[in-house]
Amino acid sequence: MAGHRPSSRKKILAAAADLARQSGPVRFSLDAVARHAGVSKGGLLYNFPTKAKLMQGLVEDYLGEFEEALDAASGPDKEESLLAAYVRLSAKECESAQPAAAWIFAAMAEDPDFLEPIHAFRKRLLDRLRAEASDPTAMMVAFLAVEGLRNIKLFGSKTLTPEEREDVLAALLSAAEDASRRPEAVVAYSSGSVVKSSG
Amino acid sequence: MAGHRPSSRKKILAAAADLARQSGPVRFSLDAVARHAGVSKGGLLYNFPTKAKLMQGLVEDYLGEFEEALDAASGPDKEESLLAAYVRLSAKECESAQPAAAWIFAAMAEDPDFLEPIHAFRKRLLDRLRAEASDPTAMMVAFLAVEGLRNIKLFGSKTLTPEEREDVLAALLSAAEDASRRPEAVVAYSSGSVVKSSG
DNA sequence: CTTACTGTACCGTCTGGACGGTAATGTCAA
DNA sequence: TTGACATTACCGTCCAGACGGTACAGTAAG
Repeated sequence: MAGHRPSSRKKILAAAADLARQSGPVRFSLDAVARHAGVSKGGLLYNFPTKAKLMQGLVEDYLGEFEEALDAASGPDKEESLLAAYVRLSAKECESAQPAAAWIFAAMAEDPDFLEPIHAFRKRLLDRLRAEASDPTAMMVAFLAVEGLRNIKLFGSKTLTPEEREDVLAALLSAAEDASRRPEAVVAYSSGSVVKSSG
Repeated sequence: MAGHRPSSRKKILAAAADLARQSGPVRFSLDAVARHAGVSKGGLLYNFPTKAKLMQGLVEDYLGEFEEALDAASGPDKEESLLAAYVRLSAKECESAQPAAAWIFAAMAEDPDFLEPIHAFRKRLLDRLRAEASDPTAMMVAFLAVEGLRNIKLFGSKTLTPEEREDVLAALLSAAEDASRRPEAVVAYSSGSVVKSSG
């Protein structure tokens, strides 16, 4: 009755994320994760020798996938601007019924330092966004709005209606193209710019 | 319910918020809060019979103060739009060295339901914002951007430079005025009493 | 013989909170 | 005025249980 391939790692990570989503961070114990993953506690600790390593795994897994998707969407030979790709990808993440990264709170609860890779990623991303921005302020507003949307979802608040979310996302997407200097991008019309820099 | 000598209660609440800010949510135990507040554990438990009540107290205290400040800034006879007031107040909160509501993570860790009053408040606020918005999409973007800014601060990320934050806040503030329909705000119609239109 | 686990037993620490005290401050009848 | 009792606002201790982590014997597959 033993699985013998290292697929347990992924299974555990998925289960851990799922558990964090369903229960709160308090119930995020090693025993609970093991139970939820259908793995013995020994097996869990075999794959992740400490709880800290589990958290790290969660963060790195999530960040790796997101970065990969981002690079795939907006490479040097792609038409989409990085900002637009970021908005679109974040939108997709927000559209799913459950937030993808609810484990963030468990990680935060354990030790805020676990989020360091996320901060670093965001910093790197923002540097690239600054570099491509024709209108830095508009870019920043769009970036922050996406961040706000993501966090509202993360905190489990249902403040916006789906239509509003769609509406705002569309506006953000079009603003993203406006705010990015991408020579080949054909965005000529500026209808009622929602996000405009002033000052 | 009011008028006692709540010297301990307020002291405990302040200490709890401070502790959550300094240490992470893990170290947010009743003993730690009591120690930090200079109160015995029994005394703490006297003021807040359970940890849940403490959390509730934290949430209600914070929300009460914010709502009060918001109502003071943007009443029916005030010049500032609600959105602008919200942006400005949130900005002030973000400018302090430490996030005011770091305890949110402790509350979230304990039980996500503790944030329910916050969700409700946001919902109510957004309803009022929708009512006064001349450009709902722009309003929403500004609202979300503020939310994003607050959360970045909350998570302890130092992604933006102070100048960027100032810049973006200024843009949001001006966008807030543009997106709000406030009939007699700036226009030369200087008769004193005007019927307030909200709804 | 190694890898990748399972399962059980255990340990030291920490936690929320119950509980029994107690000093100070009313309240009130005689 | 006094003594008896009640309430308030706290203190300090104790405890059952949960936690992360260790240790180790066993096992099925390659």
